[in-house]
Amino acid sequence: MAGAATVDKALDVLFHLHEAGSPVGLTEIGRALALPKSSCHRLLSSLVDREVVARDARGRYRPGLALLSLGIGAQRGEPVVAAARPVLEGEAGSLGETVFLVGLRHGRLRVLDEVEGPGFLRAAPGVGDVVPAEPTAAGKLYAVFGSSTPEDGEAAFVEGEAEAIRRDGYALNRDAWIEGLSVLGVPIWQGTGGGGRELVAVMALAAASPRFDQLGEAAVASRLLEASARVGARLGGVAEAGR
Amino acid sequence: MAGAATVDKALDVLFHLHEAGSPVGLTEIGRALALPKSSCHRLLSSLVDREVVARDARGRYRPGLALLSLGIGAQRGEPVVAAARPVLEGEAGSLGETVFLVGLRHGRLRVLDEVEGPGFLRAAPGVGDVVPAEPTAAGKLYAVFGSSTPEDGEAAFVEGEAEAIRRDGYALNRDAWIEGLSVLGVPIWQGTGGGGRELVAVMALAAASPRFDQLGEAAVASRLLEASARVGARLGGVAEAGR
DNA sequence: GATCCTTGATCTATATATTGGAACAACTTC
DNA sequence: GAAGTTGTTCCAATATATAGATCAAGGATC
Repeated sequence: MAGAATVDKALDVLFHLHEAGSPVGLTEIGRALALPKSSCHRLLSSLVDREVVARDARGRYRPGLALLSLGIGAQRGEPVVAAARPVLEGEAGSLGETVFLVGLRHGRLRVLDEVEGPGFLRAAPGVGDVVPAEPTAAGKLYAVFGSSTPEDGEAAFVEGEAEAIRRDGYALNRDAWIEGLSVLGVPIWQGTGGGGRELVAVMALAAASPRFDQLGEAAVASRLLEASARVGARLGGVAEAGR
Repeated sequence: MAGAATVDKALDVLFHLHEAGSPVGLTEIGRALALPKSSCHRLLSSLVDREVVARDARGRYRPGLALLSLGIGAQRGEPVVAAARPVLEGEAGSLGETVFLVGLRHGRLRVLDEVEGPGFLRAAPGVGDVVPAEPTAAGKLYAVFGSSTPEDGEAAFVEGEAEAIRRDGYALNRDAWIEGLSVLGVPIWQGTGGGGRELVAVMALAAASPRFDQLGEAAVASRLLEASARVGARLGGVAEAGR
């Protein structure tokens, strides 16, 4: 559990600013994190120098735009994102709804990418957000197919659901996560060769439930399974797991 | 110039991983930054704990996905991004080319947002990237209209260009920045009321030069100027400068 | 417009955390 | 199977962060 205490505090400050959502003053940061003003001030100077933290016109602090560059870079470092992007765009465009790419990283399910369809539903979870394991299709798929599972909760199944997911190869979630929203997720496999396969991410389509019924469960499932196979083919090679 | 030396080193490591572009081992990081392995190791543990840094299957380090969440949050914290997004989407869609939003932040021009048109040119600078002041339309606009200017170079003008930009309200860049690429940029103003106005960002359209000629300079300029006015109207209120 | 109060920035002795070499262990490579 | 990597852990010396108080600046209030 060794670590750099000063770096931990700097990260505390940074994540505090992120979670606050709006600019925060020095005194308030110190109060919230139980740090002396002078310590906060010094930590923040280092962060501001690199534009990891920015200041508004009133001098209050907020996350800086260097993080945007770093974050996009981190996303680019995920091979599955590059492989899935054109496929996500294609499906979102032709199905007209939002398509997500969700991966298990660092023990949590995170939205790796997302393409919004022309539909009106602005995505509830955004790119980079963590989604819960419990009532989600991604959580179910990792529970059934994953070599490791999310640490933030066990996926709960109704009678025979796990078997159905294993048999059909997709998971469905109606109104359980977000009221009125249906999500259908399929696994993305890497390394379908002889050496076994590994679940590297989940592709999921989200739509308002009436619209989902209009498209039809079977039709969406077969489209997404076919799309997932294309992503897997683009991945090829050896799986590179995120721990 | 005070700062937390430990935090500076941690940021050195983080930015080094970002610039490397591919996963890097501990020993190599230490060599590149002239840091002892043990120090690197401790700094990295703290970063990995928060998923600011991730590790690949071989144990090498790379930027982590927590940065994606932080970066998107930082972008959301920019009022001009929220105001401009729908307008960018509209222009990119109807003109069929890529539209950028570039702002002067921390002394540098940074791509705040970007919407790609159906065109084939995958954007050369991506969201979050820093663009140079010198041969770019954004640099010229800040030099002419900005209350502060980029620190990484002076914009150079040809005979009468600055006056033309001031008169017409837009800047044009043909093949100067990237060969074969034409960029037309317009200022986005905030606070058009009595208390003066402030340049908060630049909206720019980029297209392959033949395609740009097909659209026509005058037509693109008038469209973008009108679009910029809409963004300014959506902003309203008091300017919130990024220092 | 003057005063008060809150905030942000700066300074210094003390205590703490970082340092960095070296030894150990786990791989990969030859 | 051996040798050279690389990643991890340990510990005493010391440089560094700490945290309280002070100073300066801005905003609010009357």
